[in-house]
Amino acid sequence: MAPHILIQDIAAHTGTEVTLQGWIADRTDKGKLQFLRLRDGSGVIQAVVFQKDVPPETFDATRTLTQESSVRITGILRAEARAPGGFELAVKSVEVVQIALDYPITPKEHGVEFLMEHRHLWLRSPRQHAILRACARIIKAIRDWLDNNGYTLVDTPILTPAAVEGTTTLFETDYFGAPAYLAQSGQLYNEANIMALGKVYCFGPTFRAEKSKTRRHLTEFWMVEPEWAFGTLDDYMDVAEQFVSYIVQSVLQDRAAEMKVIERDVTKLANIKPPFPRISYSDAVDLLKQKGFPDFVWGDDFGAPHETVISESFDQPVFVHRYPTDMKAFYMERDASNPKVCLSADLLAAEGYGEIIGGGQRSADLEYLASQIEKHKLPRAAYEWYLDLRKYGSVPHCGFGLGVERTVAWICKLDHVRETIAFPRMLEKIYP
RNA sequence: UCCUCGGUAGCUCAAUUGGCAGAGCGCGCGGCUGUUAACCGCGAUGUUCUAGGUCCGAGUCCUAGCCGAGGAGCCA
Repeated sequence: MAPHILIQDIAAHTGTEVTLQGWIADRTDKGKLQFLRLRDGSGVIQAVVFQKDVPPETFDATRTLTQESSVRITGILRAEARAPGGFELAVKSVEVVQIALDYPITPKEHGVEFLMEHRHLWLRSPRQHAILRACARIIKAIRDWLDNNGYTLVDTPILTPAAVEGTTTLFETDYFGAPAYLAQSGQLYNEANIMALGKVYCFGPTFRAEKSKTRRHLTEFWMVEPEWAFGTLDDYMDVAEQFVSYIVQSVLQDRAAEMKVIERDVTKLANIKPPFPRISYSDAVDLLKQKGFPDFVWGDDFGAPHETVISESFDQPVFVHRYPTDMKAFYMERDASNPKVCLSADLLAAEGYGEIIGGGQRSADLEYLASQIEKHKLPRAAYEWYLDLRKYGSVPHCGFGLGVERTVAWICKLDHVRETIAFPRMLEKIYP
């Protein structure tokens, strides 16, 4: 009996008889010969069936195969220059597992609405397959870099009693009769964890109930948040640029084939190496005034067009640091030389993809944090444990959060984050 | 939440001034020994988003609603 192998391993089995199992991506009938394109998740191979080489019942059986029918095919693997990928399976026998009728996604064009309604099937398409493979590699790079650089994974709760930052809209759920909220960040818990472990990260789903309807927003997205004790703003930017560069280079090294499928021009990614340019918020405002936004006022937040102008001024991702204190979360440390700005920084991805990282140095000062909680009208009782961290061995510390889907969208140069995750959750969309 | 555009065959779209509902793909049947979104011939396929209205006549015009896309704000 022929061994069952994966398509990714065909090169090692050239000249031998093997069995492949998977789905029919496409079939072409030439009369006395047929071409099948078989995919099994690990790859795609062309199979060829000659009428003169197989029993009539086998030739008739392959004739019935429709797009996405599931099969086990046994044949001889051989190198074949005319076949896509350079290898071909000369079919000897076919076991039909199931005939698929009227598969909705044909090899022609489809609209976004139709594809999203059939997301559970769309995932089988080459482009979506490639994106998911790239995403998995990005996540592995994230974990590898942090694990190899002394960060301990400590995941933070998803069910939380109160808003972490008190700003964004949260999903409310019922927790034994009391309201609870789906986490929008693990950061405050990270700050507790670093006092035990020094350097930590959490990596999990994050939920925002904002009514955002853009190509950059999901209501459920994945975020990795490193945080460490005794870190400063400059330390954070040093770490983040190493981290992001490692992620990008890992994808270029291990997912070149996928980048080709999605037609990503990787030349710009190849240049992503430290150091990244760093520009203060105030200098960024001056830049905007020169580049088409003469009326931009210091203290305003950047919108999408502003971020695009700033990031397109550099060929690397760019840090914008020292934002106005009032614009950022209550826990950001003030700049000692100018308390109007805080020790925060966002990383704007190259090629106009916008913010992929937000972070900064956290205030270690108990009195200041207490006043900030009051100023932001947050319920002090919910933050007593957080304030404890400033009573018992408070230290300067920093951290950041990287949005996985936006990072994937940038690296893969996608039009919309909905293609970066298998089943995107968006404004008023939760099917399938 | 606001602004703009759209909804016609399974899919992608067309339909002139308001005048017989169309094409390509896919599907069915037939042909073809090297196809790469194959090609050639034949064939079937409609609640024109919904509910009202104007009109001899509405896919087309009017009113309301539903759904989708793009953008804004906010964010990762």
